[in-house]
Amino acid sequence: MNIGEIARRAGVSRSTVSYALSGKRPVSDDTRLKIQRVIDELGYRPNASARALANGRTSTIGLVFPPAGNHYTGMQLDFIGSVVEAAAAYDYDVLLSPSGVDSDRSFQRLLGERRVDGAILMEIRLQDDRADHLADLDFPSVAIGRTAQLDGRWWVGLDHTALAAACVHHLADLGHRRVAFVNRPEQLLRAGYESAHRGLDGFTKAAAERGLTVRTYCCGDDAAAGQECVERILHDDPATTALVTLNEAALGGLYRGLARAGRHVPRDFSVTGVVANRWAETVTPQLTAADVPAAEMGRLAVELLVERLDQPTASARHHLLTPPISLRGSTGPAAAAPAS
Amino acid sequence: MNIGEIARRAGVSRSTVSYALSGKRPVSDDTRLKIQRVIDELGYRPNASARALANGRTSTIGLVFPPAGNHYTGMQLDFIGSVVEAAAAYDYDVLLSPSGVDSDRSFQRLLGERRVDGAILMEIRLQDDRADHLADLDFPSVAIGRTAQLDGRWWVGLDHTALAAACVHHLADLGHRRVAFVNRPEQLLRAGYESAHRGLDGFTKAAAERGLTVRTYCCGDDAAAGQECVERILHDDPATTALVTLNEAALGGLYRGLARAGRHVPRDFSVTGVVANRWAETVTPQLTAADVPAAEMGRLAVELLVERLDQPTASARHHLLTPPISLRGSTGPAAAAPAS
DNA sequence: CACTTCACGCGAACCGGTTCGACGATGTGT
DNA sequence: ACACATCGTCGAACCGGTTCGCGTGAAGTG
Repeated sequence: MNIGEIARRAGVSRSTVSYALSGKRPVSDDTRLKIQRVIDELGYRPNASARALANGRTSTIGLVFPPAGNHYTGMQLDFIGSVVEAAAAYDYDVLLSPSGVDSDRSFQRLLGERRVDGAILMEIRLQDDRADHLADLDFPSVAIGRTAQLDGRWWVGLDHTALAAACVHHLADLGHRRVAFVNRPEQLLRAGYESAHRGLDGFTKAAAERGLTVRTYCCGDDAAAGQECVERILHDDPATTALVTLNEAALGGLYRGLARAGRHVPRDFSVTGVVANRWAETVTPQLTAADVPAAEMGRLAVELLVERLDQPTASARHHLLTPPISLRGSTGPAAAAPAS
Repeated sequence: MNIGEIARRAGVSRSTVSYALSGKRPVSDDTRLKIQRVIDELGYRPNASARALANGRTSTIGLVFPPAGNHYTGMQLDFIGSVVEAAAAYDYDVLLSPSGVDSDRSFQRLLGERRVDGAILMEIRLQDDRADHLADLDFPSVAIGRTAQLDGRWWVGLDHTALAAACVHHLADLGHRRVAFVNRPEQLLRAGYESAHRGLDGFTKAAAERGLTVRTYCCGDDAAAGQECVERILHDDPATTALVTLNEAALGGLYRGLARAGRHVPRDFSVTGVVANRWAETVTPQLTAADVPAAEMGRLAVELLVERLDQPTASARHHLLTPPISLRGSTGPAAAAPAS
């Protein structure tokens, strides 16, 4: 059931079948119908590899996502789902690539072996060799996040600086004076993860602006680490009355730590941060947070990539998102007189 | 930088380069080295499409996963991650396929266009047309879950019947007599989702065995639905003292509903179920549950599929997993005298 | 020294599509 | 009536690998 077989049964040449399918040259209604009938009858579908080989396009985009060791967070899942869905709408498949331990190997698979037409890079770092490498090769790609070097880059990002700052202002407006920041794991911060860095920056600057006393922490991506982190925070400064977090996976642990320490949220202690809304709504009280629009980001990333693939000469575009803070139940006015 | 270019620069024929790379025929050390040097110098990698076309294998496996409308759960994420990782270890890429609204279209892409060598099917139903279809075609695939029809099928599954029963026995042993079951959404149950059905069966039978009074509920895959479900449960039978759930995404909402109703977990009310451990540990108190070994299942599924691809004549194999219940803090002895 | 054996390398065919140039059968203008 | 453009179709070349059959020179054997 290859194109030759169809041609034979329809009594035409292989090229005619090809043109009938692609429409790149006129074919008489008569023969087109004849061909179509044979195709329907045999359930023929053109072989993707052969097509890719012939016209140089695989109709596949690569999604380079973080290694598993680094636990996945909920927003990543939403993101992957929306990328797959958006890609399907443009007739692209999605190939997952773990940028794992030897990231080079899978990277080479994608690019060197021409498995994909373009790529979406997750978990961007400020200095990101993958992104730099792709830019050098002029390989069509869209980054999720902003590298330090932005010229000519295509990306979809969240304004973590502004979001963290917004959280700070929200807390300061409520009268909080001593606030902690719970970041992603130290290892990621050191590796230069964009969200961790910009979030920290935004937090620090806004806190300085508002004259707050702050401490910043790194926290593992799981509940146990979150709980332990709260213990550290309250040990270091028992007068702390609020925290801001970027760490979705630790959220449940943060709440547990506060409960264990006898702090009631939001009466004695306020919690806010940047978290996908599905997870913000899971905890009790629901988290007042800037909702990460993961699904929208996935969709936008695909749209940018498709645009770039369609017109390779187009100049770089990007989307910087700054979702508003959704008020839920986890923040409240600072307690009048916290325990010394 | 195709194989012809390499051959030319190395002063040999294309076939010799091919054999040097594949090792399927002997090549003298001398020429092998010469070829290798050219390859390293040019950073040559064979084109995946051409290779796939020539030898009929794409080195890609398809992962057919549920549509986004149906919210993703945490275990799905762990699962996807481990599949990608395991596949990489066997030199396979993973192509995501949404079995979405018109599941046929993407399905046709995978199979009809020969984009993948084999497939892993998530979210299996008892009567699953996708699985039946693949079996009819004798297309290499591994299902995550057991269809009703098992002859000759390859699958990796969780023994939801036994797990739900184990939860019931655990609660009965603690003295609970009135227990509720919180299932996946009604729509999924009606669609015939395997886990929802077998879990319900196991729960019902074990409860009958132990002479418990039970009610069963379907619950949407989000926190709000969980909260509302608890309200229904306590309204229908205020004397209920425990629940068993398969619904990971609703877990946070279930806890919230109980807290709102003034039931303290585990003092007044016990909660248990079948949930990935990462999520069981997120709630407070941590959930006593049968931990879904999502990562292990992903790995096993890939191993089975690779085995099947390597020896197409091998007879069907499967893995049925029954993880033990991990005791955490969410279950306790039934209260002596619940409010009437 | 003639004769088999073997290791090594080459050329050609093939996988299943796409695309280009050409060509015969029409239709149009004069 | 003729030249000429147009439409529809065909054959052949090409994409970049893999694989089969064969030829050749060197080594092994009697």
